[in-house]
Amino acid sequence: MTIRTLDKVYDPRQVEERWSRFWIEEGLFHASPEDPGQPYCIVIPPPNVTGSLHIGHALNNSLQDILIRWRRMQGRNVLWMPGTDHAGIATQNVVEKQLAHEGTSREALGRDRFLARVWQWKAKSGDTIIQQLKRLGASCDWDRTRFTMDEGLSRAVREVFVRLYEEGLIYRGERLINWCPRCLTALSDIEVEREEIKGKLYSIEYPVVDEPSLRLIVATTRPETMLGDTAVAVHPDDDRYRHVIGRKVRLPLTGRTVPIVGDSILVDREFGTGAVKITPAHDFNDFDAGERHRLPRLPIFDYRAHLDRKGMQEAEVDASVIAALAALPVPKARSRIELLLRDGGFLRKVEDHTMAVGKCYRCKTVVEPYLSPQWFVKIGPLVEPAVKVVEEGRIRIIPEGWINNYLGWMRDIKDWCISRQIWWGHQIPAWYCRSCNGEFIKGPAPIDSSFPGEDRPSAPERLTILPGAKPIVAKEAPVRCPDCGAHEFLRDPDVLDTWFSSALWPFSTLGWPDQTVELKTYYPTAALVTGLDILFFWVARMIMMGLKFMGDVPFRDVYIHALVRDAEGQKMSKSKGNVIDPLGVMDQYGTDALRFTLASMASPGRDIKLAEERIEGYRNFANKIWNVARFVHLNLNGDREPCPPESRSFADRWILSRLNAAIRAVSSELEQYRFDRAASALYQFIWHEYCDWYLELIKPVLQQATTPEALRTRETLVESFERILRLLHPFMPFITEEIWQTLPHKGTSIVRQPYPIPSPEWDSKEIEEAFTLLSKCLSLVRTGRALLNYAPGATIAFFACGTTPPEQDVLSGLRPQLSHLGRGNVEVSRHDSWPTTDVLHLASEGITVGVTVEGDVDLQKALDRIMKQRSDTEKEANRIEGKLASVNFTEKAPPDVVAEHQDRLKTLRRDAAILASSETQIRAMLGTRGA
RNA sequence: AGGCGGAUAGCUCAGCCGGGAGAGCGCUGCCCUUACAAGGCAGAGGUCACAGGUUCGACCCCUGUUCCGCCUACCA
Repeated sequence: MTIRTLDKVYDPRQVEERWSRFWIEEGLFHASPEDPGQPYCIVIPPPNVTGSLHIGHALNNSLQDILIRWRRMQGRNVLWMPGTDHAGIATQNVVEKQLAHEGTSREALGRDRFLARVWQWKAKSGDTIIQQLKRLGASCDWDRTRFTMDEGLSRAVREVFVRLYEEGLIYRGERLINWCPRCLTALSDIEVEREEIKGKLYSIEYPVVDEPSLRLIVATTRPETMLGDTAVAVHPDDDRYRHVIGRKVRLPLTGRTVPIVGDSILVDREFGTGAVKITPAHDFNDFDAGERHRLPRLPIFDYRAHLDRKGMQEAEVDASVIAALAALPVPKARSRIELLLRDGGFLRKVEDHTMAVGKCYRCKTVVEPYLSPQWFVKIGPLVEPAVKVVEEGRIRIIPEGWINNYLGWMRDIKDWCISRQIWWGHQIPAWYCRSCNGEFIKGPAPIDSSFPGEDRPSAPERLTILPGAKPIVAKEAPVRCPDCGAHEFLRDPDVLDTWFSSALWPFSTLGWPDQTVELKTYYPTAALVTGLDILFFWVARMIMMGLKFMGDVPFRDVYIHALVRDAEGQKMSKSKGNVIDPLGVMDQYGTDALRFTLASMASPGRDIKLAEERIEGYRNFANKIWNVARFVHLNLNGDREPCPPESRSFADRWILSRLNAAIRAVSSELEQYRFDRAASALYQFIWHEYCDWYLELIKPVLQQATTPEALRTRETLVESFERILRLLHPFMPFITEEIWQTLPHKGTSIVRQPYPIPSPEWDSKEIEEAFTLLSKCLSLVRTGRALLNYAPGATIAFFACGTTPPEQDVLSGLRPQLSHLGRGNVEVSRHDSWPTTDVLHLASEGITVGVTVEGDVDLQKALDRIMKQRSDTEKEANRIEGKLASVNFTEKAPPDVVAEHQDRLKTLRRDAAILASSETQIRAMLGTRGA
């Protein structure tokens, strides 16, 4: 295959799939513990099986793949462990939607058939995202792909659960938890999203018993909960209320009276009226207050967050009120109860009020605090070590700014509610002996008919294990009850929070609880790459579990990258229609372009606003490289010969020195996870140094097919380009492989080639300085050319003058390059003064160039330009002169800084003088021409 | 309410240890020069959010203010 015959335009579509397949077929991503090299392992943040590759995945996995390919090329024993997450609630929702579409439901199917259905769905479409990751070029060891509900990982889950339970770190209890009335399951604290909404603040009057003229006014945003109030709290030091503490109030709309208690924690004297109603069954703070004052809990909502007839009866709500409210969902109940209170004369006032409500992170339904028996992880003992490893730097968090976020969150952490009332997931390994626990087991309940107005075909089958039941927690189902010898058991119907199994991911994927050689080799993993959104969901818990069960950190570095937003900075969401589909981008611009874009925008501490123009720019970059390859191919056939650095040409030595610099920059930026700066270094070097300068400089040389210089330059060209491909490969794997394969090479793939390291013998400060001089001169030449706008075919002569002798020597040596790139007959003079034939002199940075032209030139244009340039130069010179004149500056600034300013002033003054002389000459010529 | 981050060219963003304001895109002009017009060259464009302070010197360090974003939170 040769590139020469191919099109001028790089077509990623003809390239990517081929190499993707090749890499996998050749086993190039496969890792083995026996392989040489220091282990380097990253575990992938497992995408949901329901998922399809979105732009966030694309970013996350592009960055990981850059690290992985880079380290692999460095010769490390690299394992990128892939897999997917069963994503309990999300996946169950997907399949439930399908069922609803078919006119059935999970309840109708029953648990076993429903689960079979989910597995079936997973088998069919569960590897969609894996295929998409492969398309992205992700160089995971795909043979090792894991799933959080694999047998092995499930074993790890049971092992961890049982051990934590036996240590008393997992317990079951009836607590107030966040409950999603749509998903009908508990949620952990962090699965609840807060949202500010405009609500109302209702002030309600509670008459004091035996003194009806005295009424306590309580303020609430949720009047419907007042039916479940079991106390009213005031601040114990509040003079307004001190005397009523210990008395009672009559609860409106009910037959109950409730005590007035003093509570300094709950009550803020400044807020509202200073009196607070307490509803322990429906509010987290009130729950705690209820504990403090030993108040009863009266739930008045059912699990659908509808007003519950039975609950209200137990709360002694007036029969007429029950009739009016039963089975109403919360918002309706709220407006209804407002009317009832108003009719009863209890409603003092209603004000606007903004408040925060919690919403289910999966379905955005408003969550309710709900009293129910759940499983919890006692998090306190696990937190301590997880805080310590970050504080001590055994785990680095990058960027460091997030460390405080992490530590702050860990300090406030509450026990983790791990049970979910869904079916898809790891069922909790707890069983209950039927005969011992008969009275504590309710259900499976018949379909509950007490909810008129149901919008679902049937209420779910619910097996309820009451808090008093005694579980048998074991890795396998028990056969005989240790207490009574009975053989009949009911398994706890709940499943574990998805994040429970994710927390074990760094070691469960490596084979734990078995002590595998993989585990020994690759744990602790090197780095974790993730977005901020799952720092707490996932990262913190992996650290806790890793320390607990492996006795070591799960990873050494945590790199937290930004969120991808659209060009307007909006969060991408399907509902807003502003989603950039990475697959579409890959189709249109190529995977390499997408990857490079994402890498180049991954600056720390700033969200990524992805604009399509940027991707287009990097698509062009890929094309640029493609065309370099075509150029290199033109020079592949000639003889080439190896040669030491000092025998190479100026351009060759310069580019090799610059290549060293680029290699150093890319490597050091990658060490620091500065993907953006690494990408920028590559772009800058390849496009603006290698292409714009080096390739242009060597063209005249290469035209002489057989000279020794041409042979050596050819050698340098091919050699340097091959190195560039390797340098770029982690960022743009496809195009680099495609081209690399067409160059002379050893080995099957660039994937396993060594990553370039700098060769100190190429470093040359002198050459780089000479190049700087050349580029300054050329820049002046080109500027002059552009502003003179001389006729095509006109000859033009350049004289360099006023530079120091060594610089003149350098310039004389570079005369061929100056002529070629300046597109004119360049002569470098050693004159100390300007030939009178000069049309104009240009000056910049102490370099001066005189230009003589033949043919028509736009003198007026040249004059305007030079006038402006002189004015700018003088302005700058005056500024520096003023600074130098300042006594403070010359006395207090470091001497080298002062000297630098003095040099600069001298240079500027000379530049200004030269420009002034040009100006005079042009004026004279204009005068002649005009006359 | 607290914490964190941001504010630099028309747009998106770099800017390291305080010392001459940068890139990409867009815009203007010239050029299809034998790798690339998805290209080359040359330009225009900036009160570095605002106000103080430290310093010989501030985009950079300190204080305060405004606006934007995010995270956390029990103010009913």
